[in-house]
Amino acid sequence: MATKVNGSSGKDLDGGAVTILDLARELRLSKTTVADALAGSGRVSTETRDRVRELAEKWGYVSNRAARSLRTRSTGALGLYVPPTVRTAPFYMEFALGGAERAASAGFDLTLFAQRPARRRDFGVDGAVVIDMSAADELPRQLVAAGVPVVAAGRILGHEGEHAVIETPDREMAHQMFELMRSRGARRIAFVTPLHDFAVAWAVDVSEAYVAWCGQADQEVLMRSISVAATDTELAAAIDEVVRIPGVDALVLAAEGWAARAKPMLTAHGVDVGGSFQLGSLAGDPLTDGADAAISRVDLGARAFGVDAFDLLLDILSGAADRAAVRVHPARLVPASVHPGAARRDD
Amino acid sequence: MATKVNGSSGKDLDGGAVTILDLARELRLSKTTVADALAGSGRVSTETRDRVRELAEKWGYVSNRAARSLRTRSTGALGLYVPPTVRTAPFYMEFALGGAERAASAGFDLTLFAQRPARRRDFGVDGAVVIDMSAADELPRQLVAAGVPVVAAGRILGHEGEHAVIETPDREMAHQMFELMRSRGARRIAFVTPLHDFAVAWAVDVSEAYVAWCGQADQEVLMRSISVAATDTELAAAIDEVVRIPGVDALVLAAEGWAARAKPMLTAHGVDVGGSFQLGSLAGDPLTDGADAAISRVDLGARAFGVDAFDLLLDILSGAADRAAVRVHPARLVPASVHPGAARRDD
DNA sequence: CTGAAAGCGCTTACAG
DNA sequence: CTGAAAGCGCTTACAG
Repeated sequence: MATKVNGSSGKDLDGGAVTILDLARELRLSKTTVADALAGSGRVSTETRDRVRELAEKWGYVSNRAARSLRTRSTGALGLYVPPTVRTAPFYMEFALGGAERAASAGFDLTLFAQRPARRRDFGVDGAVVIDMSAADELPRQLVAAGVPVVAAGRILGHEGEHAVIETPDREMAHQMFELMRSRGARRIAFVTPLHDFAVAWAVDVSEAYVAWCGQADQEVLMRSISVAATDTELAAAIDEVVRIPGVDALVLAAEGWAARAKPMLTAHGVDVGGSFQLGSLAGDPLTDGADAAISRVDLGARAFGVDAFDLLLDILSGAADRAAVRVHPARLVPASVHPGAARRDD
Repeated sequence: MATKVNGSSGKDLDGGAVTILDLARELRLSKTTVADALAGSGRVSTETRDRVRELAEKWGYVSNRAARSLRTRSTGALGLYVPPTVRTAPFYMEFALGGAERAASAGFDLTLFAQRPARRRDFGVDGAVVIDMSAADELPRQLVAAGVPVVAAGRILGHEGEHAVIETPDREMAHQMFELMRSRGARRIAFVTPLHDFAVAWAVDVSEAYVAWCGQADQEVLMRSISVAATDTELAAAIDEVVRIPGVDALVLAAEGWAARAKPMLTAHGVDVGGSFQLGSLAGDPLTDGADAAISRVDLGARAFGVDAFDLLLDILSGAADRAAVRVHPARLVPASVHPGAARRDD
């Protein structure tokens, strides 16, 4: 245990990092006093505090995370789990980054959980957010069992009340979309859902909202279900089917990016998208579906959603919110702009 | 320190998690023996090992991460830093998830570093990957100074040799793109780069490759630079300019997603994209530019790139690779399909 | 094959 | 205002 010297440099030449004990020895103070000076707990005289801080700065002292964590039983990290199937969608990226931002602003790191967590483990986080989890996924349960506070972004079907939840008003937004299209003249609205292999609360909600709206609008249910990770071929097949249904003059696609991908397919069928035919996305962020003004979309505000989810988690950690709190994250409907070209064609 | 009892349940009722000491007391063994049995170091008799493991399983013992980390000076986590400007691009999401996957398969968690790291800190990782860093960013330097092994995905201009590097063959791929277009009849190829505010090695490389190719192909340099986060308005302005240049019959856009967004803009100008006019992307992943077969693209294989980057980092940690190792991650050129529609129009 | 002990670097009662 | 000491839960020489 060589004394840290070599004055000016913060870099230690003997391999070990600078510790509180190193500072204490040099300043002829106790560990306690140095720790207090560093922590800023009022017990220490201003002069001592300044001496300690000066040397700490000079020697490049950084508090050892593991030691602190062992003592305080907190890790300084928050976890995020995104289900494997949808990982690559921009929506989740935005969400994750919003979350990372919020976590960082509170001094926490963000740990991305891997798809298949080891059997039993120390998660190494003070709390976790999970998003769009299927009821079958075991991770939320494991987290709760390990005593980790959990926020589910999108409730987990059949597990309500087991943890906190933050949700977008999915049924309401879907309803608004259908109403918008009808107000713009749509008579028969078809709907494509990822319920096929993505039966999470959001997908169930919007699908049920469609069926409910059909009942209320006295319209036949024209729903197709495809994989949330549908290839162009699969998507095109669904589009083909829809186009063949007589009288369909509007199509709402649930999942992110589907509308933008469907548009050229519709156009290839001679459909006048944005003109006599309306196209909508229920998860249309600015990057994908939003790039095309001919598409009406529900913007779920992915980034802000991530911020809000971690906000809730932080509130739970601070005691400001209940472990089973439920919050709503607002979404907004962005109607397609009725463009001149479309109008002209109607003339 | 209540003895852990209440038999069947792994959940402890007194708040503290099960520790090695709890197991040792129950089994009337020493901490050492229990630890060895758990770790599988050969010193322990099969019988003792089984007894220990059985109880550990039954009581739901999980090794305390902080304590282990404090002793072993390793954290079990790897870090990733993606610059704020480009965070939301699918490319980086894919990269991050490939990385998370590789890290997980080696038993490491993935920590996403926040944009603005605190002044001085314990990064809490055993190694880190940074991607497309500008030379001005301080994080890589801080990591290296803290003794954290670093892999730069895309070298950092002016900091070569300070850490390991993994790169795609950017100049080569750009060159191939221009050659492809010329072989398909292009006479004047314009180029749009994000050098404006994203002067990372990749952007510099492809831009220089364009200029070099122009020299060699005896073509005028027709280059525009816009923000890597260009809005549709900004992108449209650049497209307008390009379209006005006499004789331009091909356009290569460097950044991800630009080509897909540019296509409708070009079409609006009456340009026959995929027919008499060629369009290309130098960062065209399957999700964005790749969705349109009329776009030629360089697929950088983002996910595999992430895997390879963390692979290199793990090799460095295990001593299998040098701290200043340099590797290449392959990319591939995906030519636009010359579609029938285009041919027909030429008739 | 098993145990007693030290120590990783910190925080936190407890004293004075 | 400052100090001596215990202890978080683990790993790792060192003994026997």
